[in-house]
Amino acid sequence: GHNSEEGSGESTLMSDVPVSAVIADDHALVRAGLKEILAGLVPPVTVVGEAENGVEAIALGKSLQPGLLLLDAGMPLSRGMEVYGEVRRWSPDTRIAVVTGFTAARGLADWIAAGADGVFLKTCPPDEMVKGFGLILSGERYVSKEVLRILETAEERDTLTLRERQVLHLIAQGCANAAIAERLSISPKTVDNHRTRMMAKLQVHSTAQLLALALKEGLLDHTAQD
Amino acid sequence: GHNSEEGSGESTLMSDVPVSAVIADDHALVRAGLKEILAGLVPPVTVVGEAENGVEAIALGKSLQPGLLLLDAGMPLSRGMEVYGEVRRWSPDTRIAVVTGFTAARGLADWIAAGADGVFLKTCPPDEMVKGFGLILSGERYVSKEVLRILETAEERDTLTLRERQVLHLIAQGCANAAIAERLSISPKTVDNHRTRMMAKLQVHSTAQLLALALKEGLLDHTAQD
DNA sequence: TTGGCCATGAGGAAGACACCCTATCCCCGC
DNA sequence: GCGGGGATAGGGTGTCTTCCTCATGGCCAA
Repeated sequence: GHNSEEGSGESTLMSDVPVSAVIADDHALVRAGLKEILAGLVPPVTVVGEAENGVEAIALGKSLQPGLLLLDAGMPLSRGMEVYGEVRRWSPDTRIAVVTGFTAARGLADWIAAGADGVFLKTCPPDEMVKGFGLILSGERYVSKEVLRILETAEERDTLTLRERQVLHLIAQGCANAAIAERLSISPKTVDNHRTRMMAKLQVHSTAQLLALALKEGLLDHTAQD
Repeated sequence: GHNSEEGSGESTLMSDVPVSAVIADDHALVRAGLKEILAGLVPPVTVVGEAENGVEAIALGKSLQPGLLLLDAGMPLSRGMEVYGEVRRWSPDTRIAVVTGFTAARGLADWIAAGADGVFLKTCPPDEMVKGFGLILSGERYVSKEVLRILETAEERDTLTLRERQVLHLIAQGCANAAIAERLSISPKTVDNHRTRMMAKLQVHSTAQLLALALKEGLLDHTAQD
């Protein structure tokens, strides 16, 4: 990231004044769990807002400018990445920890590359979360052990290009080649070529396998619910 | 359900002795949230075990015979329904509340039809969960308002037969007709017929659309994670 | 500037799929 | 017993995919 040369010596927040936090997750249950975990932090943390969807999360991030944002990667209305970008833009001092249920290596790597201050899985033990949040608030970045394990053991699968991902999206929405071609204003034959290359990269041999893998690997924004 | 004529006058547990509970969910965060909610119940509830996957959940259900089981519908290793069936079989007095993230009407209806004592969404407000769990422990069944709303507003789509769902599952796993035929020990032509009938019922016209709809509607156990 | 990668486009062959039909068997309810 | 529905299976046809090859143009980096 490139966001550490802002003020003079303010660095990051590690004083004893209560830190404000916003929790963004569509599941009330998860928000309750996160509140529990925040309660265990040594520098007191006050939950000043909760968001049930991406739009709310962006609004709260802008208006409340919290010291900490706990962000679910898979929320309705606005994807986690969008929320992340918006909050980073409008509240650059907010520390952002991503808490996700998706274990796909690519998605996790994307979060780290985007500069998230913390990346956790929902399966993460509460102890580790407490420790991780503490480190994040003291200015460090923390990636949970399980996430690191996933990234290490992840086989290096060929990365899809932008256009290929767009095609994949439309395939997942049930579009045939002709329909995809129309939407993207290209020739059906080009769509076919993108398909072929994707399948070669991902080592599958049918639309069904392609979608199955895409879903398993979280290659697309399968909102799934809502 | 047909499990109320067992003992003599024991009916269900609504005394003041602590009720034992098992929480089954693969996300530590959700388990923490559920514990928080159980802490708010008036008849004290003691969490005697936690399961991270379906196999553990079945084992704990059998060995601990808890008064209450909070069951996540979407766990790895063993699907919620399997866990439900096993626990019902081996610990018939356990009250079982299903807590799910899937909002598909069919899946929710399946839980009610299976005889779950409670059905909740993970988006359910904690207050309602406290109320609901209390009612369940006092012998009643409780289906959360949001679930009822979903079921009411659900359009009546043609129901898939058992065999059709099995085929759908294998399609979603990327199997071609021939592979599906082999797995189910039937002719590829029969598989083709099942496909055709499914697509007619669901009013789609391609494998991609079929999968897209199946995923959106939660017609299959798309574990999605892990 | 040359090479690589991406996006674009096309031709053609082989196979899988979508969809029409008929037909048998079994089981269940009326 | 008779009808209905589900599961089984096959014929046939047309469309869509899958995969091969080839070719062009843009962009970026060595």
